[in-house]
Amino acid sequence: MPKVVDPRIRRRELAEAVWRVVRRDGLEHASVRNVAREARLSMGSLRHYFASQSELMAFALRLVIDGIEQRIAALPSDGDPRQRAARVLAELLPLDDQRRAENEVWLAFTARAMTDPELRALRDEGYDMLRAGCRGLVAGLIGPGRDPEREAARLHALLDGLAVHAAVRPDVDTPDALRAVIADHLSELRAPRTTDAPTRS
Amino acid sequence: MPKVVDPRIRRRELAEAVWRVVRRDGLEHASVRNVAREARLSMGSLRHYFASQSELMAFALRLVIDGIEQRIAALPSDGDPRQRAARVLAELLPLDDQRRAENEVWLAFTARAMTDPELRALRDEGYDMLRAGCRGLVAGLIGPGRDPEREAARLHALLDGLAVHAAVRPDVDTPDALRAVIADHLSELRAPRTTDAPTRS
DNA sequence: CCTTTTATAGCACAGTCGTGCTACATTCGA
DNA sequence: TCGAATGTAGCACGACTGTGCTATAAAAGG
Repeated sequence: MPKVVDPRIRRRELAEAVWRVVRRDGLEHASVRNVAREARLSMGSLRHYFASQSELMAFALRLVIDGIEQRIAALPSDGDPRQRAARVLAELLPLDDQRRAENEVWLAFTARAMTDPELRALRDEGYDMLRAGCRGLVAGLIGPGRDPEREAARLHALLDGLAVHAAVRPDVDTPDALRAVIADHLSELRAPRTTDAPTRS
Repeated sequence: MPKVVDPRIRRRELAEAVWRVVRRDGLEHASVRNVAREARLSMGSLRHYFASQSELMAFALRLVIDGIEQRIAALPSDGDPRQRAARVLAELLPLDDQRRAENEVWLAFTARAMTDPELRALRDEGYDMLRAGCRGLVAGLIGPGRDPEREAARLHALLDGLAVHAAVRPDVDTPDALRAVIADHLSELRAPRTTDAPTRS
């Protein structure tokens, strides 16, 4: 007695089952069997929607990327670049449960992509998207004398570092702490570049 | 015909075999069989040195942490905090092959530690060590009006973010790019805090 | 020289894995 | 109404896994 359901919904349900297993047990336990059990489906049924495990994994990661992209795109883009930057970054940092989950799944897949070519392509896509976003934010913010590309790299690294820290030590790097660090950084970007008094020995 | 070797050397060799397998094939392929083969030993022989796989993994991670700690401790600590900071951070960033390797292994284990309590303890140790180090560096550098704890968190996040980026996109985030970003950041830390002209709507 | 310890090797067991395959029920199109 | 398509389930195969166990050879200690 198969229930009739839009296959897109089933595929999303299975991707969400992947996310839950990855968060709870780790990516190494996200086997076809475990994911099917998590989604309350049989293995055979899962394989009706995904021909292989790697296809399932790629889809699960794809949904994460698309979700983030859409949430950013849906943000109101009023004129003030300062406020827009604050909003975008707040959307990117793992400040609430949903984004904490997204972030942890993303980190797990990022690590695996180091040795998995298929996932690497997706990871690079997300990475480039984020870098481009940082470039856009920085362009509207930086003070005189600052190198836009370098500041984009710095903001991007800060963002990813904070995301890792939020996942690793949520008790130390709390949402408020993340917000404070990012706010400071944005303020600073508006100041002119502080040229160095080089201490050479 | 067992060769006679200091067991400590064998254990280190096995740990290094773990590192190589992790970098080449991923942590999920670091099985006792694969690691034993990489070290040109039999499974039985490996298990003579490590009673279980988790013991082997914990040891492999422990060696990474100890290595980093020792290299930092061995740094000359001359008086100038600016130069010391530059040296410490250059030692921490994945700027050469050895540190690239260390970094990739560290990232793989960091990801797994999200769901493995034994590895988590080690990871947290490394994390706290790094945060404490950032606190020390920041203390000798920051300009007036800056919150030391927040700047330590910022430097730490920047450092970890750059490390991730160096692993993910070595072609974009090259050693020179990492150095430039860190140098900029250190210069900026010496400037007084730029108070915000808040744009409230 | 003989015994004990250490280092090495290899096998066997039980479990999990991905995937190919078959079977069956439901829904749909003609 | 009746085939075709679709959704669901489950089994079987071969491969890989961690670990317990035994065997053997070399070294160490008396």
